[in-house]
Amino acid sequence: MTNRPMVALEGGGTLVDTAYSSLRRDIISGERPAGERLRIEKLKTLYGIGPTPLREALQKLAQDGLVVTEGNRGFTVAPLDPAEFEDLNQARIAIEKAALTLSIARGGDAWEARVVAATYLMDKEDTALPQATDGVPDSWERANTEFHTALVSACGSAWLLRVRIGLHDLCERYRRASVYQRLGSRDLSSEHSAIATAALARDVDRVCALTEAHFALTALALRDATDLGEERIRAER
Amino acid sequence: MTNRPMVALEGGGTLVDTAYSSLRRDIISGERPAGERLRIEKLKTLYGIGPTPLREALQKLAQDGLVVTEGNRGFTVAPLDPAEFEDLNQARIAIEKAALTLSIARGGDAWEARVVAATYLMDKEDTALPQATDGVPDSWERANTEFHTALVSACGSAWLLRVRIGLHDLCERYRRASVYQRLGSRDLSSEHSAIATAALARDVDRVCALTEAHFALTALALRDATDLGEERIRAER
DNA sequence: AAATTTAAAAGTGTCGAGATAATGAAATTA
DNA sequence: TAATTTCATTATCTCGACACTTTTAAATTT
Repeated sequence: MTNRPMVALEGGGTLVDTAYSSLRRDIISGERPAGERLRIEKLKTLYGIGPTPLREALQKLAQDGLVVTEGNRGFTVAPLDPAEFEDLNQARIAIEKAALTLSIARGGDAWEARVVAATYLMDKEDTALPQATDGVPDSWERANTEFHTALVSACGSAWLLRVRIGLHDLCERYRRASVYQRLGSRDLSSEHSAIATAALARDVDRVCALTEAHFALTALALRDATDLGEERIRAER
Repeated sequence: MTNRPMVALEGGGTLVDTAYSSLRRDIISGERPAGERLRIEKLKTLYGIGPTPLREALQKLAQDGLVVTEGNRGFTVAPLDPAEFEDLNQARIAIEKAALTLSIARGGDAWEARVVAATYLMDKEDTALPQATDGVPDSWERANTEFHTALVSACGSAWLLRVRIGLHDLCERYRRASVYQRLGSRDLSSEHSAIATAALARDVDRVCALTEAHFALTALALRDATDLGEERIRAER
């Protein structure tokens, strides 16, 4: 009845949180390209946030691996290194398989239902994808995220899922940076439904194998697109 | 030949780094117990570091999961929740198994040699452990860390190893908080050598099973020690 | 005793100044 | 001329003080 905090309309609670999520979003999306120097003064005007919350947010991002901070040379957006992407992708696949294994072993009716629902929506987006004019639509991205999230949702470990998200976002930046995303040449609908079918059949090995191939294909396509933003940002003054 | 940066002798580079590692060490060791309020003013005098680097370090630790920061209520050491430990342990075991699988598949002569060396030292410590008077000696801890690290060292993904370390440190805090560590009642020497033998024989399934049991036993012992520092720190003024 | 109001405490964010380190340019030396 | 050293500029880092907000505790009222 009294004056409540009015709810955070947008940006959550503290300025550190808003700075963190804004920067995170912009770095992953590529709006803040790899190698860019993140000078506090510039960010201050860009995001309308003071230096203290900005520094704290940058330190958090450094912990995530999205920002690097070397000695007394300020902050920069983490570089995009093909070798690191291989590394990252291996870790991601390993964790995805572990989560899938646990989830399939433990998932109950609710899990099955969620998987079925996600697969249904995914299939709709997959079949509509070839008609898409400009790039991959946002709705497809959301369906894809939910599809894979649903599969691992019953793994039973919030920490495993948290780690999974972290690596996913790191990979996401690489994916976004890749100019040539020829998803069109793949039969995503088949790939996804095969995974879902195997999951509901509790065929762990098959799900893992299919998922690994699924991820590896994306990685391969990205690898072939030789440069992923080789426009090194050097002069910045 | 010219004047190199002289190397960071101790304390690393910035004060943020020293604050981060100091706090991290103290939180994991239990010197800063779970639930303790981390007031900047107090930490300032404790560590002799100003408020700015302290806040940044605390934000990094919050990202690690060792510190929680809720709304505008400052920082506190993350609570020790038995349920979270289960969760954490599951994630840790899953990642350890994934890393082991990759490492065993890829390890070469150098890896085998490292495993053999680590096993040799581990065995020495394991047999000497029962004679230890006060708790687990530091040398045993080091040998144990190197033993398990050696096994996964050839997994090929620095990120997987990084994640592994993070979860390990989180679990470490739970382990340290447990009063009753009855390692004495276990035949660690046998457990370790069995793992090493299976690893060198490239028997992935066996290594994973043994390692899982190995970890699960520690978790079980910790779980039985009902309270892991239930002395809730409440009044703090 | 319960609830509201009031006051104190703690946390967050801004600003500006000073210390330290890194970068780049000029000057010296080989 | 090339390489090294010296110097000046710049930027980052750190501190402390102050304003503002939220939380927490106490006091008052009902």
